[in-house]
Amino acid sequence: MKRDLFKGFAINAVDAKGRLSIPAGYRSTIEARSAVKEVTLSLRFEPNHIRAYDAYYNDFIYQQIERRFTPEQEVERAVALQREFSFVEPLPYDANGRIVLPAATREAAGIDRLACFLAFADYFEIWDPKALLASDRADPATIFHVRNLLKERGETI
Amino acid sequence: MKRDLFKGFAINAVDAKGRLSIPAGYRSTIEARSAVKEVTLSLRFEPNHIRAYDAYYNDFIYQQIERRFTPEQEVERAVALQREFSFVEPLPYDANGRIVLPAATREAAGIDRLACFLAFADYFEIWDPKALLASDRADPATIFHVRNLLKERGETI
DNA sequence: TGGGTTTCAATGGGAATTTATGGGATTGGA
DNA sequence: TCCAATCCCATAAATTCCCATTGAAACCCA
Repeated sequence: MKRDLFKGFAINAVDAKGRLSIPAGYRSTIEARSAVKEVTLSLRFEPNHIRAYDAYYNDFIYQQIERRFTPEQEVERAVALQREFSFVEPLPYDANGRIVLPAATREAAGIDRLACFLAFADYFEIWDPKALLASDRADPATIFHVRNLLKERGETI
Repeated sequence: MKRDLFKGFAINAVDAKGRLSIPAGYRSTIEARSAVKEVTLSLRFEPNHIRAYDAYYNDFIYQQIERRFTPEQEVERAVALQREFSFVEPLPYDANGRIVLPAATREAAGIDRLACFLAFADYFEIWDPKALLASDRADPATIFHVRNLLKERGETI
């Protein structure tokens, strides 16, 4: 199992059926780390966005929880497991590298016709571009690159 | 994994397709350190230029972040990861040692038809030659060597 | 040491492939 | 039987691959 990391950013379109292409670079990371062509979505709040990762990282999360809590900390352990394993959505992507965004998750994240991908080495995030620009995540580099991607697509900011 | 370092300087041309040869000496450093024929670009501001490195240094950055933050410092860790992994561009180079400079990054760095490479042991930088000469980086040695490279190419400074 | 030869790096152009995306057909479950 | 989800195919643009050329540097051997 290779130690490849998620890198880079992109904006892709969400079509009428709710389909969204996972950037090719992310896909090759996913497929280098495990044979499973699938991403797992986990909705995060304030500011709302989607965290996403592959089978490799999912396994890593489990092992981390196992190590972090002692047998006495059963409640804390259960809370962590519930967050990381209950309210997540495993989505296989098709031959073209697309997933179908679940409507509720998509809506909660404020994603309309465009989705912005950000890499975080172990995992990546999916944002509504405007929500990202309006959030406290918007440092100068973020603003520069996201505005640029929107401009390249002919979107008026 | 050998402990080779980036050394030296060069000016290469950017062609009509935005392609740019990585200097052969840098390439052999990259390939001695990691087997991955790829450079990662990271746009830096004020003065605008490109920082570039290989998989080896990228991994080093990741390990440094891992060591610096505890599991409780998830937010701080995410900020660091976003800076180092989101707004970067991993670019494999072809059999001739060329990458394709992304238009937005190239433009922001002010790079037109020529790109100047400077080595910094662990990583290297890519500048527009004129922007470099005009910057606070322009010490006597820089001015001497960059002017020389431009003269050898028949460029009027 | 010097002249010829070979190798390699940098660059240009065109062909082939991949990516992102749209639309229709098919399946299967309620 | 109808709706929704999935699969399959089409396409245009962008990207990557491949081959050719040039000029410079390294090599070699008398």
